Amino acid sequence: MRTYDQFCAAARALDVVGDRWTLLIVRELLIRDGARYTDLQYGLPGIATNLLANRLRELEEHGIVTREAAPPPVATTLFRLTPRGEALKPVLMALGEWGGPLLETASGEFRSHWLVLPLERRLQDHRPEAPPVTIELHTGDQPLLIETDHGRVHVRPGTVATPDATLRGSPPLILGVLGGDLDLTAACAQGLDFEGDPDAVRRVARPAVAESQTAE
Amino acid sequence: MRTYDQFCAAARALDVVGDRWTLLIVRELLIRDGARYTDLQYGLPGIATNLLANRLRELEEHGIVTREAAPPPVATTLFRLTPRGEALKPVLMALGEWGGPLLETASGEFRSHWLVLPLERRLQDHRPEAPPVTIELHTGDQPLLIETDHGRVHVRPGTVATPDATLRGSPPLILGVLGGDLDLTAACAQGLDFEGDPDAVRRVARPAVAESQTAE
DNA sequence: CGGCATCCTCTTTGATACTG
DNA sequence: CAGTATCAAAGAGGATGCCG
Repeated sequence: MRTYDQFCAAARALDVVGDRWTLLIVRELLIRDGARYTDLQYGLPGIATNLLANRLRELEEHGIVTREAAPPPVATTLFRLTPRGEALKPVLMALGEWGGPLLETASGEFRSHWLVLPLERRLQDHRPEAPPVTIELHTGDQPLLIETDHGRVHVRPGTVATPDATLRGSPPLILGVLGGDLDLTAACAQGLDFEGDPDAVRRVARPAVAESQTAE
Repeated sequence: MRTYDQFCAAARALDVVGDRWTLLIVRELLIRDGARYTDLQYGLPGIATNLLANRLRELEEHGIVTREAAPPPVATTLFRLTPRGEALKPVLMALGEWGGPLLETASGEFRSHWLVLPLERRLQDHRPEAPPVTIELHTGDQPLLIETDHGRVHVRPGTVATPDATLRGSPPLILGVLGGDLDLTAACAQGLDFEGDPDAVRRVARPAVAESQTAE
C-alpha cells in the first residue's frame, strides 16, 4: 500500500494493516495460531493466491507473522502471529463489534471457526464452581466445541463423545441464542435443533438484555 | 470495494470502512464533527478530490455520515458523523493504540489536530477539585488548547489569553511528555520549549510508567 | 471560493494456470 | 503444499475544468 505518510498513529497502523485482506489474514491467525498456507486459503474464500503470498511476506517483514518450517517428516510451513500480531486482536474485536449489526442475514460464505472470536467475547461461565460442561455447535463446515474452564469459556473446532448440549442451526440462530439476543425456545421455533440440557446453554450464554426476539 | 461476502462481523465492517482513506475520513470527523469539504481535504493531505467525494457519498449511503447544507447566506456544506459513525471511535482508538509504537520518528505530514484523540485518551485531571487549568500546545499548523473540566480533560484547536502553561516542540516531544513516556526536564533537554507552571502539566499528564527516557 | 466531475495514467487486485 | 507467472479488470493518484 502506498503510505499515507502522516504523523498519526492510526494512519501508521493502516499503512501496515490497511491493505485489502490483511486484517482478515490476521483474523485467521488469531483464531488458529499456527496455520498452513492452505488453511489460510480455506479460511479466506476468494483470496487470490499471489495476494495471500504477498500479504504473508509483508506481514513477516513488519514483524506481525512468523514462518515456521516444520522438519522434513511433515514438511509443511506454519504461519504464526508474533506478540505484535496478537496485539491486533483489539482492532479485530472493535471491528467485529461495530460490524455485528450488519450480520442480519446469513448470506455469503461461512466457516464455522469464524464464530470463535465473537463467541468467546460473549460467553461467560456463570457457575464457575459447578462441574465443567461442553456444548457442541453444528453450523457450517465443521463442528465447534464450547468448554468451560474455571470461569473462562473456550471455543474451538472439535467434538466430544457426550456433550451436555448440542445446537444445530444457521449461524444467526446460534449467535442469537448464545449472544443473549434470542430466547432458546424462540430459536427452536425459528428452526434451531436443540438437544441436551438447556441449563448448559443458559450457564454460558450471555444473559438476555430484555425484550429482543430477533436473531442478531 | 468489492465485498468479501463473508458471514463474519469484522469482514462485514471492512466491507463498509475497509477502503483506502475511509477510516481516516472518519478520524477527521471524530476530531471535528461538522467539517467542510475543504477542511477534510486539509486534514487528509494527499487524498484525490474525486476520491474524497466518492467516499463521502458511500459513507452517506451507509448511514455513517450526514450532509448538512447550511442556508444560502453562508452557503457551505457540513459533513457530520451519525451515531453509527461515532460508534467507529473504538476502531480508530484501537488502531491508534496499536500504531503508537510506529510513531518513533516525526516524518511525514502533520496536522496538530491529529493529536486530539491520542491526547484525550492519555490525559486525565488528577486534581478534579482544584480550579481548572489550561495548557497551550504549539506544534504544527495551529495551536491546541487543553482544558480541564470537572475531572475530564478536553483538547481542541484554540488559544487562550493566559494559559497556565505553554509547550512548544515537535509532536513526539509533546506526546512523550503528556503521555508519561518522557520526563519534562528530559524533554526540555531534547528541545522542548516550556513556559509556565510545570504542575499544570503534571496535573493532566499520564503518570510516568517507570524508567522510560525516550520519546514514544 | 466550495464542492465536486472528467480524463488520463499508474498501481493494485482478481482469476487462472503452472511449478518445485 | 506452498507458492510463482501472467494477464485482464478495477481502483487510486494527479491535473484540470465546471458550476453555483
